Amino acid sequence: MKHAAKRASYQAIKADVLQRIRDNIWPPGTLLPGEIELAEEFQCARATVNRAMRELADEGVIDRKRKSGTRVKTAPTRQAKFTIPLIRLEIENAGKNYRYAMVHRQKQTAPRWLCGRLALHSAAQVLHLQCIHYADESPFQYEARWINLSAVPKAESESFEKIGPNEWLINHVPFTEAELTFSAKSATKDIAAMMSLSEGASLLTAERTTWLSDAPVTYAQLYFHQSYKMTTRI
Amino acid sequence: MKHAAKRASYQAIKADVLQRIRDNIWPPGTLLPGEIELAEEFQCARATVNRAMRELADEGVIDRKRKSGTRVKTAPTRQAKFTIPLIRLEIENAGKNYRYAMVHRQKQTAPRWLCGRLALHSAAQVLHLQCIHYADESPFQYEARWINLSAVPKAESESFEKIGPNEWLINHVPFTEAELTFSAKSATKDIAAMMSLSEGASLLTAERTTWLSDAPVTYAQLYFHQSYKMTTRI
DNA sequence: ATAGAAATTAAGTCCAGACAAAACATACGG
DNA sequence: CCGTATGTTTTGTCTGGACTTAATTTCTAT
Repeated sequence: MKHAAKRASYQAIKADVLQRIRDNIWPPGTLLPGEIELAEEFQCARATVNRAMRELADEGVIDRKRKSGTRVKTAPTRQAKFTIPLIRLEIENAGKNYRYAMVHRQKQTAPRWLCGRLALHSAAQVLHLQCIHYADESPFQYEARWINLSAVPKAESESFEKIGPNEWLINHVPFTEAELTFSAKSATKDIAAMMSLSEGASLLTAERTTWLSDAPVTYAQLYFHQSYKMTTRI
Repeated sequence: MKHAAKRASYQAIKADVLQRIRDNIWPPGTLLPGEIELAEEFQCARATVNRAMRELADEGVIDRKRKSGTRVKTAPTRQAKFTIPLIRLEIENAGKNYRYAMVHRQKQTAPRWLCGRLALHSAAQVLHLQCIHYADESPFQYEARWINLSAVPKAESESFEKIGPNEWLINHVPFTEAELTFSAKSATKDIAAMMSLSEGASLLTAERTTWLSDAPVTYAQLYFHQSYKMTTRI
C-alpha cells in the first residue's frame, strides 16, 4: 500500500530505512524485508538496496547475516569517530602560532616496562624523547616518546630539534596498526613545571603504541593542556 | 610489466593498493592511476576498483576528486573509532556486577547555562538527575543529566529508580544527532565524596548533548572513575 | 531419535555497460 | 581582459543479471 518513491538513490534508501527505524515502524529486533523485496518497493536494483543496507550495517544500525536476513540492532552501538590530526595542524587550524621545543633526547636501553609493552628483548635500544608543543607560546601538549631503534634505525640520525617525533614518524615510517588509549592523569611535578600548571592538575592523556606489521615502532604519552577538549559529532 | 593477480576481489585490490602506499611505491601526494587503468591491471570491472578505492577514501588513506583523480593523502588523517556502549554492558562485559543508584531527581526550570547550551527558552522545564553506576560495589561512573521535558514529556512519569536515564533514553527516545566531548576534570568535593575518591582526583569526563531532528533532547556529564581508560585499535 | 547430506535462502560479490555530476580546460564573444 | 559557454576527464551512481558463500532447514539413512 506504500507509494514508494521512484528511482531512489542508495542514500535516499538509507535515509528512508533509518527514518522507519527512528519512527519505530521497525522497532529494534525487527526482521527487515529482504533485499529483493526492498528493491521492488524502492523501484531500484538489488545492488542499490544492498549498498544502502551495507552502509547502515557498517554504521552499526542494523545487523546482517546470510540466510537469516537483516535485523534492527537492539543495542545500537553508536560509534564516535575521532580524527587524530597532527598537533601542529590542530594548533594552526585554531589560528594560533605553533612552536615546538625538544627538552630531552637520549639513546638508552629500553626500560623494563617498555619491553613488556612493546614486546622488546631486554637489551633493546630505544630513543627516548621529551618535547613540548606550544600554541601561541603557551604549552599545549607535552610528549614523552620512545622509539624502537631496531625498527626505525634512521631515527638515531635525526636530531628532532626542528621537527617533532610524531610528525617525523608520520612522514618517515608508515604503520599498520596502532593502539590508542585515553585517560585522565594528574600532572606530576615535572610535567606541571614544563606545562606551566599547578601540580595535580587534571590532564587528558593519550597513550599510543604503533606497530609496522608486528614490529613495534614506538610508544608515546601525550599530555594535553587542561583546557583541551576532544569533540566529535555523531 | 606487472603481472597482475587475476580476478582480484575488491579486498585484494584494497590490500594491494595499501601495500604500495606503505612500500612507498606511491608516496604521499602521488596521483594514482585512474579507475579504468587499475581495472585493466587487476583484470576486473571498474565497479570493483571503485569499491576498493571508495573504501580506502572512507578510511582516510586517499583523497578522491572528480576530474582531478585520486591522490595518496599527504597527512593521513587516521581516525579512531570508539564504540560507546551502555555503561551497564561495559561493566557486565568486564565480568563485574552492575548496580545503579539514583541520588537526585528534580523537575526544575532550566538553568541559564543549560538554556544556552540546548537553545531552550528561559522558562523551559527540565528533569535533572544525578546517579551513580557501580561495578562490583565500587563507584564507576557518576552521571549528571538534564532532560528537556518538552522534547521528552514521558520522562516525567519515569522514576529512574530502577533504570538509568541513559539506558532509558536509548530505549525510548531515538536521536538523530549527538555531540560528544571528552576532557579531564578534577573531582569536586561533591563528586569525590560520591565516587569515594579524594578531592581533585583526575577524572575522564564525557559531555554529551543529543538532538532529535533539531529538538534538544538531553545534556549529560559523565564522570568516569580514575582507573577508566578508553582504548581503541586503528 | 540422530547425525550427516542435500536443498534452500538471503546476503556478498562481481560484471559490463550506462549515464550523472563535478571540476577543470578551452574557446569565444563582448 | 573577462565572463560565459562548451568540451573533457574522472569519479559517482545505477542497472539487471549472474555467481558465490554462509547459515539454516529439510531430508535421509542409520
